[in-house]
Amino acid sequence: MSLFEEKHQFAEIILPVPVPKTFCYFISPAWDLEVVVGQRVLVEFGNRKVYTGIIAEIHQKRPEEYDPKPILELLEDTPSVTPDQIKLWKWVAEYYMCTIGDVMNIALPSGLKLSSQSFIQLHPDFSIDDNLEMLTDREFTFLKLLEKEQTIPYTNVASILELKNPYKAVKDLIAKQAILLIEKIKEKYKPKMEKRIRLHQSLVDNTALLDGVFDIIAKKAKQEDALLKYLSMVPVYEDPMTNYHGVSKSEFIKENKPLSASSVGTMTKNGIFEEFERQVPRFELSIADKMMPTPELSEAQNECLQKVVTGLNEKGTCLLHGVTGSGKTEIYLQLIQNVIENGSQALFLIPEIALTSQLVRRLKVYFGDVLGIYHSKFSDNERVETWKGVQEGDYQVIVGTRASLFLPFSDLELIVVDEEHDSSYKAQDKAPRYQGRDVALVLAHLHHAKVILGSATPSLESFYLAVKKKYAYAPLTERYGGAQLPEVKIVDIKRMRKQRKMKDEFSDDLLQAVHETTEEGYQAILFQNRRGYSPYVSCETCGWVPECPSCAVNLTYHIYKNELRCHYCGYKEHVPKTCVNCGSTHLQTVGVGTQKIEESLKTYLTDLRVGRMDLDSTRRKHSYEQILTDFEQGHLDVLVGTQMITKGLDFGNVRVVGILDADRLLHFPDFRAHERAFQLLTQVSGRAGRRGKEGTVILQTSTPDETLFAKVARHDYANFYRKEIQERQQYHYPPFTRLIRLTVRSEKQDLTRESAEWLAQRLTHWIGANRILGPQEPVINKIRNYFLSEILIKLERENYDLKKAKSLIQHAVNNLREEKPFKRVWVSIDVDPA
DNA sequence: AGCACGCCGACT
DNA sequence: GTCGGCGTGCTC
Repeated sequence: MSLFEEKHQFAEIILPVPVPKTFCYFISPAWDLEVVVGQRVLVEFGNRKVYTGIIAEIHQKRPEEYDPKPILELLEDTPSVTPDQIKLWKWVAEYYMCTIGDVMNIALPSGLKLSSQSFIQLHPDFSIDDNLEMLTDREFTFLKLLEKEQTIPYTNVASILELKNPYKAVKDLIAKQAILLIEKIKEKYKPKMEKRIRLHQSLVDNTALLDGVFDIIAKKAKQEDALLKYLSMVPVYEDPMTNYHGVSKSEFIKENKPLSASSVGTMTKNGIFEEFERQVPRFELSIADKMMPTPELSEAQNECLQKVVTGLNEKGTCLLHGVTGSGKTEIYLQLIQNVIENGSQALFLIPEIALTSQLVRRLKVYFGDVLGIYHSKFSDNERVETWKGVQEGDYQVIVGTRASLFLPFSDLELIVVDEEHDSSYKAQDKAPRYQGRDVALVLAHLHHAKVILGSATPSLESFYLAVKKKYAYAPLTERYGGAQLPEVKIVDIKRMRKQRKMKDEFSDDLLQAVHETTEEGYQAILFQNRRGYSPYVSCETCGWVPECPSCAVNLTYHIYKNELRCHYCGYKEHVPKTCVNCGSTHLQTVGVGTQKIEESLKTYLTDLRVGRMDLDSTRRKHSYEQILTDFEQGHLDVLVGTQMITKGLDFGNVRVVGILDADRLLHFPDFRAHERAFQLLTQVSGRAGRRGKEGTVILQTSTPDETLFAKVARHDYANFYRKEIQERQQYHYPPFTRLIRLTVRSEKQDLTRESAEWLAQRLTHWIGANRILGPQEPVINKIRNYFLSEILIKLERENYDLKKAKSLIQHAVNNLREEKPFKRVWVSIDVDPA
């Protein structure tokens, strides 16, 4: 090798595809000095598709078995993704058993992921009419259409030709040299631009010319007016530099009402004004003087804050266990404020649904423009903007859902995980199925940052680690402003029914409490964890119940469109007039959902203004906010809702909370059912009696002796924990073990069962029978026409090689799919299932 | 994932 | 025979 011979460079590239590896590409020597890890690049992958990839590694090892393709383009000078982020991606992919491409897909906003789309174009040298003899009728029609349309997306070809698979037809036309296949790359992120106007530069350089302009337009009142208005807004004579930024065109026209857009247009055409564009942020900037210092802490809060600070220094992670309404947020604010003053970054994580404008507005007041927001409801463009804001250091504080863990932080000092017990921190439906709270700990570790886990009802996992002294623990036992915890009354609905003290679903106690408190001008919340009008309908004569054609569930009755709906796949149908089974016309609704509660409450307390908050009433983008605002401002007396109403809402005027059917929460076939019930009941109770006034909770149940309810009533987390943790230990459940759940699905029930059994058997061999549970069909064993079966793997937390177990599980799953009969079976893997 | 190739049944 | 459906395997 000669002294001057350079070694070629290659890059390992992460691509947004579910293939469990990175791909090696060749780096053109011209870019040797420019390529950096984390950079976005454009590469061809497969036969023609072009993707955005992320450079994960740069090396000089030329692959032996294949010739790498070149990187087509570097998309930026400074990398979008930091080395720490790549480490985090790799950790998530490995721990949650998915591909790094899956992680990239959710981590990188799609505005930063360009990909190509294939288009069909008429070949420039091809004449349709000269080649009629070689074309079929269908080809002729298609080409004529193509001639008119110029280009047609490849994906539309199938429907145009009415073919399921357009490949062959397209290939034939290419062979006849009639068409070309081209790739277009669509840039997804578009900065928001604003049209502005300013005086033409020549008039500013030479004010004599400007004086002249007045003479020219002297008789044109509108134009003269416009020029004067402009000069009153921008003092060009006094300070020529001010002209540079000009004014927003639309505002200029809007604020000067008699002014028409056309006179401005004319003046632009005549070279008096000039138009230009400027990039503007999508997020409204807050006004600096509205900013407030973070609130004063009460004595209890201060004491707790000190414990948190000491705890964070000692252990790095602190569990902040504060009863509902104790004012945990103020403590977070204080700590975040310190981070800002240190010039570092803080991340404030909240559960999916809790990101209300209520919270955001509150935070904006304290943090102003250094606060960025990140949320799954954001548009692509908004996400890119927040991403860039973090990257460029504009935002020191991010408030967002679990997805914001993947933002390009450079100097993270603190992560707050608010409502850490909330199950929406766990990603469920698609890979990576990550637990946001746990990823927060890993992210913090990468940055040597601290983590606060906050909750009134900590998850067993977190509390256990606090007990084990792995986390520091800071309790906050009193409510802010001296309010008492609500009094919880347990009402036995069976007995009430016997004594005729029930009106439909409401006990007299509950109706009376709601009536009294609303009379006094306070508000009430009713909690029924079931949406729709009634969970099913049934034929009075023969007992027939309508079911979903694609899922193993009954259809829920929704009163507004008189529809039956499946809550699993979204299927809808009109309520049949007669029973499909026996023809009877007597169909009755059975069971109670939020809609029925809403309706029936109005019949007993006729004057009340009742609102409802559930998935159905909040589907539209701003309806969620609307309902909350209405309630907050007192336009509603009662809010009926599902568990949605438990999340992070703070209403000062609520005195009564009614829990209509507490039993249902306990009857889930899941080892976490009690934990979830305790959390939900405590959280919903906690909405009552904030800010000074004591509240009342009416908990209706048919099993009033259930000890869990007594613990909720006494606000007794400690005893709840003691009993629950003991059961977890006895039955080997988390936090004493680690669970991995495999879900097998296929279109045939037998196939699902057989493949699940095959898999379970192999796992039993490899991992040990005592660690494998199932296969078992879940209660809902068919969703969207796929039959399901589950295998649960329980692994010891200590003295056990987790990595090895995961690799065996992955192998077993791969092996299953290699078996002929099981080719059409899908297995999804969920590590630490919720 | 997205795409090409190849096998196989149902039509001219 | 050929067309179009669908299963299978690969992508640097």
